[in-house]
Amino acid sequence: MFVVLEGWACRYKILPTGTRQIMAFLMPGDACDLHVKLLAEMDHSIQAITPASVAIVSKNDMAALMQQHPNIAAAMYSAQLVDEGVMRAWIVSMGRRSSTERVAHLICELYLRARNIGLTGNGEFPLPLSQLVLADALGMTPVHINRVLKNLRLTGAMALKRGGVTLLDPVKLVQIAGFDENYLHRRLRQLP
Amino acid sequence: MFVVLEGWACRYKILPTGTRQIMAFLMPGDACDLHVKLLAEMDHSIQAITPASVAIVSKNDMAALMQQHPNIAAAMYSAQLVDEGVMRAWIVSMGRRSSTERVAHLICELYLRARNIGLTGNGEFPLPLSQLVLADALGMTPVHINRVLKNLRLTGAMALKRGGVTLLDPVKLVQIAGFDENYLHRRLRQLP
DNA sequence: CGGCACATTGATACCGATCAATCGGGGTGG
DNA sequence: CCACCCCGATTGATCGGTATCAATGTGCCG
Repeated sequence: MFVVLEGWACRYKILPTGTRQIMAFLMPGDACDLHVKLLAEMDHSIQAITPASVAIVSKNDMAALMQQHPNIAAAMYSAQLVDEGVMRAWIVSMGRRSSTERVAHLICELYLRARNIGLTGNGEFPLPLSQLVLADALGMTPVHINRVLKNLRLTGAMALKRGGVTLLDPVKLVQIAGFDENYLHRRLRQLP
Repeated sequence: MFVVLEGWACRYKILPTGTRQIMAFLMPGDACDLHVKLLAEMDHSIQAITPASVAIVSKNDMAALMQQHPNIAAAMYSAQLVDEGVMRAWIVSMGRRSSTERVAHLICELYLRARNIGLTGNGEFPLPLSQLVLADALGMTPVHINRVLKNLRLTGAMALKRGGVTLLDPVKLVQIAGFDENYLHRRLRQLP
């Protein structure tokens, strides 16, 4: 089992046609269980997006850790729930949101996740994703994502530049996205 | 925690605009943990699609069961992995597959899942989903799904009628879908 | 027999893909 | 240190797949 300590990574799958779909972003603190031992074959791949440092925890250590520290086990379980919630939110986005809404929604999600791990500052946060990567995550074309980003910038909702995002008008962004933060709040409410 | 014994159900979310997106189908044998106790608020809903019978297992019983029978715990964990794999496959479908490919892929998935629980017979299986439900699961319009189904029927790949599907040419269907059954095989390979 | 939900088909509009070209910036080699 | 180069960003023109709107058909159930 791996835990991202620094940098960003993603889960993705390449289709026979050569197109890529990213299914999840991994930020510092996110665990990525490859389940290597359990599976006959992996159905997708994981890749670092930026230079990253990753901790490796053996299955035995993990089992021992979770048995001796029930609160760690609970935290892992809770993190699992959040990950599932994120996946469901992505399905909703891809199925029923317009391209602009999708972009706004993803930025909202990533902002909150970044905030949870203390990466945000004054309405902006580092986002080391190229437009090509964003396109592959949102199921659209690089050129089209470029136009959407331009619109969002002109609307005054958010501005994305190389390496970072600025939330110019968070309320407007949430409105555009139709963002419902329930599915991410879990982690916060778990903490106390 | 609930377990579907008979009939079909689905997880779904209604967006502010009124559109619905279905995120998962639950077939007999599938567990649906609502995590009600853990969550401050549910971020989606669950609904029966057909008349269904459902078993309810209390959290305590569940915990006891999993502690006393490690193989049951392992089975639950394995089922969990399959569910995640299915969600990832849905994300890939919505993001990078055409409407025809999406329909074909979903039918492949449902066929294999139905086969795993012994519901299939000679290239066909019961599918109690209206075209409206399929549309909400695949992120498309009822009228468009109708046209896609017509094409698939004319192509000789599959035929969907009220209540059931016939796989006319499974190989062709798998080709159209670009279906890679790895992510479902897990369950099969788990069984000794 | 009537009503209702779902299935089917046609005509048209629009969003996002595709093709193509240019721009810009940061790193590399000379 | 500078010129080159390459990848990512940007913009324009056009095409195509789905959505949308609208009407009709069909089977089931009361």
